[in-house]
Amino acid sequence: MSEVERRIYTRQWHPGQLIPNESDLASEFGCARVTVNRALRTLAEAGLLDRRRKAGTSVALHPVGKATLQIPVIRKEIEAQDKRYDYHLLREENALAPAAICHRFQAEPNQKMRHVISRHCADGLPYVIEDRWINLTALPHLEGVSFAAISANEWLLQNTPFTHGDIGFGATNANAIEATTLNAKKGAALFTVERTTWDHQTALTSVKLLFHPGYQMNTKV
Amino acid sequence: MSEVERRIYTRQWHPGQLIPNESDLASEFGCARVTVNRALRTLAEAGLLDRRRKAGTSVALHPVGKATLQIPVIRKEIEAQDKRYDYHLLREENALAPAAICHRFQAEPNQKMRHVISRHCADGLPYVIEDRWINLTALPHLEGVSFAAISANEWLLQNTPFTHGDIGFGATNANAIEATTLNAKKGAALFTVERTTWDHQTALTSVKLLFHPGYQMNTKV
DNA sequence: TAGTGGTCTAGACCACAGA
DNA sequence: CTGTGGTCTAGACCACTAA
Repeated sequence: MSEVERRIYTRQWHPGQLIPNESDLASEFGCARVTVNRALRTLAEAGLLDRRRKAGTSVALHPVGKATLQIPVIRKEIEAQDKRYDYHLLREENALAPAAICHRFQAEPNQKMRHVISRHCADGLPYVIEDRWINLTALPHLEGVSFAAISANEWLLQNTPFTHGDIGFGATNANAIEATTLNAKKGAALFTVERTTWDHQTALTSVKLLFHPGYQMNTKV
Repeated sequence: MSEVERRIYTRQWHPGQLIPNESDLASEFGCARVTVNRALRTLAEAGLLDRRRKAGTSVALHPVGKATLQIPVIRKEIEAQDKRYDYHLLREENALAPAAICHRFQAEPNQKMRHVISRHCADGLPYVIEDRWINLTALPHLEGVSFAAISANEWLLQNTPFTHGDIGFGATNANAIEATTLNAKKGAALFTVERTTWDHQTALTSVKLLFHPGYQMNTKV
């Protein structure tokens, strides 16, 4: 059924062009409309088509604008490279969150939160710093939990249901502490991931990952 | 039909647990098996379920491991922020590609390629450097094309069909030239995107984007 | 309001991978 | 071999939205 895909790819149908409706395609291909629907829906999810009721289906103007990428458990990511995984808890405290964090959580200032800083290593080399704030108002049962043995990253993924998350990718120059922790030079460019996880309207946790210099995150389209 | 989702979310079904097969769920919910199939397939695509023939369907161990992110035309991205878009071609030449590029293209050394360096600005401020190599063997009609007026980024997306791409995200310290071009300090941490696009087995083009300091790429899960 | 995609049904056969 | 998901059909009704 990917004859449609071939037509898009060979530019038999051009970007922006309206293609026949589902019923016509179904009779052309001699199959049920549901089948056409499923094929076109798949292509639309892949970003190759734009579909709107009444207006019809057209070839996307900017073919492929999507990539799906993995947000793995860090331990798994390291072990997938056949490297030894080590985890070090660097700091763990209940504290009043700074204004910036409260703002990101869309919460009142001076919330009591759990602040956990840790480091993950691959074959003994620093891999990433995990700097996390956890909303104790939303997750009160976490007040006494220690992340000395298992990383907050992994514990939360396994035990805390969430509905959605925001992710931001960027770069930052390592400050003195970060440089020391990652065994890098001060000022080195670090790839960063900031992620806030939500349960409906409530922010659960926000994490900043600072990767070692040279780290690259790969994906495919 | 997202009763299933609710059960996963409330941990009524635990991560790793096998859930009933499609026929049983269909009779439980009083709907057709195809309907159950579609619902479960959607959840599996979202990463909440693992499905295998004969083995059955189970709740994913690491709920949500995927994010879809946009790879936009840079002009669109800037205009979406209500900022003025400017494009400057900095350098354009046909040259023998360095070994590293040929290797990334999985091509013989010393291929003749088109090398284009340009800068995109938002409201007059440098936004990103686009450093691109184009495989003239695969796209010979491009030999005479100039990207003085339209960016290679946009021209290629609109005119060159491709089947897939590799993407890598990382960070790098700005060298002297990059710093000048981006109006940044030397050594500043730059967020980078490297992308190679393919037509089946043939690499078409490879681009390195160097974003201005402070740039963040956002997405949701 | 009319045309489009969105979704559902009941039943069927197929392809694959565990046991 | 057998149970599971994968896919298909023919027909129906619904929901949205552009005209």
